[in-house]
Amino acid sequence: MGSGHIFFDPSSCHGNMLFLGNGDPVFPGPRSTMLKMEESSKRRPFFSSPEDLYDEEYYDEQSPEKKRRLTPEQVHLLEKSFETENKLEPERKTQLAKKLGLQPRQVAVWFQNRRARWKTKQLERDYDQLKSSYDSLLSDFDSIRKDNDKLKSEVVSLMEKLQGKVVGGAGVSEKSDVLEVDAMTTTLQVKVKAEDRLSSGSGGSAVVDEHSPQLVDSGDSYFHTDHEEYPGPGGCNVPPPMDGLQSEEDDGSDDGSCHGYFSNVFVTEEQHHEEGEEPIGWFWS
DNA sequence: TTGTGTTTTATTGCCTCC
DNA sequence: GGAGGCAATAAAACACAA
Repeated sequence: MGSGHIFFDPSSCHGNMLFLGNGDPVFPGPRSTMLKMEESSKRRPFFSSPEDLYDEEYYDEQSPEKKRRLTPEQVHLLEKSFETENKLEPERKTQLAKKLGLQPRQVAVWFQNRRARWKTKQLERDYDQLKSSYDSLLSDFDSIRKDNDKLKSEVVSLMEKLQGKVVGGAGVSEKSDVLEVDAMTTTLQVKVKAEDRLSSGSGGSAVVDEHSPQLVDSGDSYFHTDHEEYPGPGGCNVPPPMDGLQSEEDDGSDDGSCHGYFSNVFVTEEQHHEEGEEPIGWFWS
């Protein structure tokens, strides 16, 4: 056997088929199978000739079948390339592989794993963002609810006063009493609505209404708009070209997330209903 | 030193696109 | 049908506390 290097056969399905230096096939299957094929000698199966890129001693010390980490230089270059664009056209893959002294397959695998890592990170960021928005919404909701309760009791006491006035009053027709009560009620409702608008519009919350979805996302979202230094074509930072990835969860409807938010809150409200609590919102509508 | 958790490299199987 | 992408997973390499 010659060098003892293992070569990838680019014509095989995933490029996974390996060949020893003498052309003997090495089937990638179970690791144990592969490991037994070259036990004795110290070789460097996955690196062809990048003398300038990795530490000879380090790699020579390792048995051939073990996984080996890429050198910092290799990783640096791969990272830079990934920043430029996260997908790998065949030509770029070949160039990179040549430059790094790696097999094209290794470069492809590295990009694949890197994309997976990016996606995971992005999902974490998205989760954090959604959670803080939700928490903020919830606290707004609670304060509005308290205001509402307060106003409600105010209205009740005013109503009681009014009733007393109507019952005790003299020479007033029943119909006009009703009209007067209605008028006062309307006034109170207007007052309550105005206050409600004020409190919901108060800053602090990242909340937004359906028609102005500036909320939720301050930029880096795996789901939609996002500039998290996601490498776009040509080196510019663009919304992540995650192809299938983005549409998977998003389904192309940006407002979905906002609806999700509000539905969360409304669920909370409904739960209050179910829990036998006083309905909130407009008590006379 | 060793046990354990995390990260990185690689494989497998399935899916989609051309 | 082949190429390439992704999710899930294995396993080596590494980090680190006890």
